[in-house]
Amino acid sequence: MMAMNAKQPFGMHPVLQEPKFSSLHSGSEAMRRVCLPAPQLQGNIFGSFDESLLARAEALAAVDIVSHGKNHPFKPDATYHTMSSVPCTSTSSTVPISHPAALTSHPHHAVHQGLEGDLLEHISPTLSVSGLGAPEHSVMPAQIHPHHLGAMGHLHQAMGMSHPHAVAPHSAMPACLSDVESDPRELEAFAERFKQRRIKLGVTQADVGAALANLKIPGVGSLSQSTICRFESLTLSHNNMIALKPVLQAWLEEAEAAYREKNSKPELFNGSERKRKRTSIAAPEKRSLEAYFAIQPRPSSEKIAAIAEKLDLKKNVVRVWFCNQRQKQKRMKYSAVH
DNA sequence: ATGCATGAGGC
DNA sequence: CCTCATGCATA
Repeated sequence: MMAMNAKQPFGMHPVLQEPKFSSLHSGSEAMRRVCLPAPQLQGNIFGSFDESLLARAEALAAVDIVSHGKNHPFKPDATYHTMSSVPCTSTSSTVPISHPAALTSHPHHAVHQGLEGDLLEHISPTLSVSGLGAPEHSVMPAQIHPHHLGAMGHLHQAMGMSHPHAVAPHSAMPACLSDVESDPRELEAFAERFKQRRIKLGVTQADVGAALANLKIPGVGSLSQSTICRFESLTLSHNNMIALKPVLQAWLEEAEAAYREKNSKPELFNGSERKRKRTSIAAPEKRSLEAYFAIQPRPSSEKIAAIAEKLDLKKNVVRVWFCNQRQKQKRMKYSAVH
């Protein structure tokens, strides 16, 4: 058996053989530092944040548990769904973080004395003294908004859909190009329609993902349940949504056609093999990380190491956490825009 | 549905 | 080392 549909941890790179999308996410660095809280009121604009800031962050995070609990307006993840459900079982409610404002607007506050005992002890002298004199947290200029980047090249050409640039900014879209408008509302609408019709077909998100490979579209392989789910709930990046839409649309059409004439559907496959382990970051650590993140979303390697040591986590875990956090911050959030 | 992880591609 | 798309594992 070839197991062409068995997903293995390695050796599987669905859509990556194409010439690649070029200017898509390249010049992005500039706009990345979007939500910097600019903690410079602390007076420490020079040496990047130091122990006091870190300590404060952590203290605040800790204080959150004892005094306020969760009453901040800011939810770090699982956020933008307008109509979505997210029942808030336990995970979502256990992440009371202190947002930027809390940290930056009380320069004088002396955090609770009872806690700072252990919390305020700073990370390590090296952090503030050694070589991180980078003025990295200087206030960020305004952000540029890449609202209209080109859509994913590979998927597009694969679909035979539109042109390599296929994109319409926001408002002034004449809608005369195909149907690939990157109009947020369009996407939202499609995502919802897609979900409903998918359910009507009695197909699961996982099924859709697997079935995608059967479309035999060059450059398009299968997708996971996760991705389908994220598409439906608009929790992908704008670009990603746009790239996926044509593919899913194609599937939908085919599936409905097949449904009409008979009833043949995706095949299932068997899984086997190993299990990847997922580290679970405990709530207190997570709170600290969130507090750090509010101060500095892009900590240097050294800082990451310091944080990792303090929280007793592997450095890589911390690094990845920050990466994921940044990514989350950037997901579709049109709800707010219109 | 979502948290943590991987890997390609880019600077 | 980052971003971005994506996935496995899991709550």
